[in-house]
Amino acid sequence: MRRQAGFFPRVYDLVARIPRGRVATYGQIARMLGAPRSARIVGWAMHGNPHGRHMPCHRVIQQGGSCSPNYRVGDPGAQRRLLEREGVRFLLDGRVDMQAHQWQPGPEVPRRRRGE
DNA sequence: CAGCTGACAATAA
DNA sequence: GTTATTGCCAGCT
Repeated sequence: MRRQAGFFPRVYDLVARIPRGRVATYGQIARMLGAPRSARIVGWAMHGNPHGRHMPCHRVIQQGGSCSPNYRVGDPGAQRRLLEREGVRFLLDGRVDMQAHQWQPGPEVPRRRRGE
């Protein structure tokens, strides 16, 4: 069905829905789209994001909580500053506190955990 | 025109 | 338990 709509548009739409002060992982987004194996495509969508600043790609991070190593946006650490500026807490490990900031899809979609 | 690479994650061994 | 490979869509060479 919506798979015809293309994968990127869906990624952009979902990422754009990430609330301020919250973060999501590539795998999480891919999983929401019904493609748990397309995590790379999510990242690739960011690489070619035609939306630019309207695309909070800085809110999209690795599953471990670290920022994308290849995140090129001018100067290193920019992503971290953007997140901190939104109220995201960073651990001393240089990772985002996923437990506290990993984005969860509204209360309407409680859990998409496999097998439940 | 066709093939390879690419901001990751999950499954298999 | 860890390490290696596969899967995916689109853009670029």
